[in-house]
Amino acid sequence: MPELPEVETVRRGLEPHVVGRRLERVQILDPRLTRPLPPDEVAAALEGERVAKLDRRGKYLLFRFESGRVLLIHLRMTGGLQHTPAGSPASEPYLRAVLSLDNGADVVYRDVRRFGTWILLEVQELGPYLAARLGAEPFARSFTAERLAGRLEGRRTSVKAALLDQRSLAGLGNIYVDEALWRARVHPLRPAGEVTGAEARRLHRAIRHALRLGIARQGSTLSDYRTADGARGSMQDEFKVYGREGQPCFRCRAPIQKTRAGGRGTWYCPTCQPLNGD
DNA sequence: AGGTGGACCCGAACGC
DNA sequence: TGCGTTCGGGTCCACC
Repeated sequence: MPELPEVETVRRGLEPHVVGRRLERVQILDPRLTRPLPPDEVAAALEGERVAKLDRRGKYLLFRFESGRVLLIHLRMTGGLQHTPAGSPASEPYLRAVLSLDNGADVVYRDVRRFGTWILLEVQELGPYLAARLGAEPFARSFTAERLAGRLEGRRTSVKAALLDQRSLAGLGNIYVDEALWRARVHPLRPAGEVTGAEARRLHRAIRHALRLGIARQGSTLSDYRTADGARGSMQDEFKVYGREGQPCFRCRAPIQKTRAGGRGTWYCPTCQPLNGD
């Protein structure tokens, strides 16, 4: 499932193919994608736009056009964008949209579960839209251990649920949050408000480490996710806890346990990540 | 007001 | 083998 590293990998792969290109034809095949706006209306608005920049914020991909408008794409669970060099793409299953570029190449959007969203915003709408939904960007200077601690302070929910809240910081999903908690030696069910300063500093480092490694491995491919050129990521080979129930902890050999936190499947080491903290 | 659980969606995995 | 059921997950929304 695309989290920050997967979205960033798609962005990097797509960037050289789309920046400077004009959208010659846009087909939106799934009306859910642009809800509540009619797909034809959005497609018509996109046609003729020239891509000035391809950005990412949290798990959102931002097509910035020369006109100032911005197409905000969220891949949710199973969305994916792929660059298809000139030549018609075979009508693959789960194809939901096609951006035809002015050099004959296409960018195809596929999404098995149809959770993904495309939102076209005017430039002045972008800031408020993102500000209402997203906290700090994990690799921004402004994301400090102190700022993270401040986001956890006073909260009674579990630290994992708090970290999954995109307003705490932007980009973590169910995989990388478990990996970061393991690395920081913090139990996922620990009340967020009880996380100490030392733990927050470890978490801050661990989050950046986990996300950076994910980007370096081009994301994790469990089933659907692919890079912009169709390759699989390899981060799944580096998981320390995610999906490793019953297997030995790489640090202490204790069997990894599975529980639920924030309504999600959650893996952790019962020895390295004590519920009472350090 | 913060926290929780259901809805959305559909294929895979599971159980009988 | 074949069918019905359960699961999962990012975000939004209703409800407590």
